[in-house]
Amino acid sequence: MQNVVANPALRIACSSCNLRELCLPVDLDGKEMQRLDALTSIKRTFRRGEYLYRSGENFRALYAIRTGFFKTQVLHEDGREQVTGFQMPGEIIGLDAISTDAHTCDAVALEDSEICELPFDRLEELSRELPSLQRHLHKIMSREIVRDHGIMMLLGSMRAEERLAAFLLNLSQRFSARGYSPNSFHLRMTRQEIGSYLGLKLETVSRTFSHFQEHGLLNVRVREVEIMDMLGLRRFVGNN
Amino acid sequence: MQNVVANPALRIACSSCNLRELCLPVDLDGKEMQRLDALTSIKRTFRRGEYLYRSGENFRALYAIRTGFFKTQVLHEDGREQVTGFQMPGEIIGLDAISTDAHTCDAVALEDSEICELPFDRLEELSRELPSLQRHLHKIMSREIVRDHGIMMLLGSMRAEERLAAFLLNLSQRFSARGYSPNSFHLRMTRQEIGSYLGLKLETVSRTFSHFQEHGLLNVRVREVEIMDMLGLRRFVGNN
DNA sequence: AAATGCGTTTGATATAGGTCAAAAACCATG
DNA sequence: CATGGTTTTTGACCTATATCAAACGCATTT
Repeated sequence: MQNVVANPALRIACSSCNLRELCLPVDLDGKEMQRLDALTSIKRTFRRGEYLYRSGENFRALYAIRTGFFKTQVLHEDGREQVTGFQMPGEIIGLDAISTDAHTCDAVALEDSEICELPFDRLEELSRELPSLQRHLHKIMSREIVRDHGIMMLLGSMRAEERLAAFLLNLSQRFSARGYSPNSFHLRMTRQEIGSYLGLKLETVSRTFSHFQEHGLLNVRVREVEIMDMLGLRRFVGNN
Repeated sequence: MQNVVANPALRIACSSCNLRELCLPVDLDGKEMQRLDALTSIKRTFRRGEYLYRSGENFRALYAIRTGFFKTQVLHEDGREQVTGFQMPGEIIGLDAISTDAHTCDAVALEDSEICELPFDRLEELSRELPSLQRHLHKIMSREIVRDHGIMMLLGSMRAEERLAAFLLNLSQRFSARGYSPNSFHLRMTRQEIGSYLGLKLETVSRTFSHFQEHGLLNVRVREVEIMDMLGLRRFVGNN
């Protein structure tokens, strides 16, 4: 199962990582940066479908995604599952586990991926000494809370079309921030996973994609999305 | 509007606060505790309907609720609002504002309330020196993330009856943790606010209360709830 | 005590999205 | 490049919840 490889070839330091501005954009001098580099030295790779962690496992570290794509999901006792997010390079996951020292959700690779491990006790230690790192850690956690509130808004008061439009715009914006096209991208997740995330059934997701296509807002061929009318999509979500 | 009163009579220190075990259960010696007391010395009172903060306002402090009851809500540009939580004594709000140095939601008193102000820069400063405070602050933020995931599960994959049952059980558990009856309590919020929180219309909330009553699970007379069959309610949510 | 007003309950009806089912497209593998 | 399994699409029909509307209860004001 956890076919995990600690690959020394992947020993890329924060200081020379091209995701630094997204992931840990902390203002540190050379010596301080060395200490951060030391902390984040463990990299691991995951194949599609592998679990980075599972609900219930002991909490030791946060994880920064270097390449690839993950989903996180919470499980209900009766077997229902709710996707709580899709994560891409530069994003940090595992924050939920701090509260109880155990992971409260699963993280699954949706494609072959690489992560940096950030042992949490050492991160706390270092952030006690480096205020700008401390502040950044707090911002990351707070940002996750804000993100969650946005999803509550989406799930609690939007219609299917608004939800899917908001989802696509969010993906577009995040791909764009990583230097990829905002208009054309590949979906790493199934209709069912999108549906779980958006509180919809997979058939509804599929139909809504078709509606958008009929209205000329986008072209979709299974996992390949091309947004034709960004403003039209935005109008759906209210941020026209 | 912000008819705020800084009341010196309310200068209750953390060290002697009876909510300490809920709010900031940090293992500190006498001298350290004094420093925490100094930090949390500002108390304020709010009348029902008053705003503790509004979306967009500058972020300066977190707030610990001493007495009373609040709701937090996010606003959508088109006027829709989504209640993101109901907070009771011992709980800390304002965490969402750290990410952007501005509040991203409103906090409104649902009854006359008192809060302790925790200036965030001083809290960060102190938590750099007191690892157990630092750890606790992280746990509070993480707990909020876990809570939000639970709401996503609720909004994304539960039916109306399950949502309301989960909501009532959650309130019950929190009242109980504060020394009040888990079986009988007063709702501080309207049907409409419950509905917003649960992603339902107020009529659905009202009807679902009636169903529960018909099935002998609880008695409800407007805002007064008496749970008759706790296990019956639990069975709805799957945690039977 | 009557009047006003908000919040709640209940009923009748409408509809967005769910469910079930079948076909089509896609993908991994031998 | 045939095969079997998964994912996606589309259609027909159904249901949980929304919508609209009216009455009611309770608190506050006059």
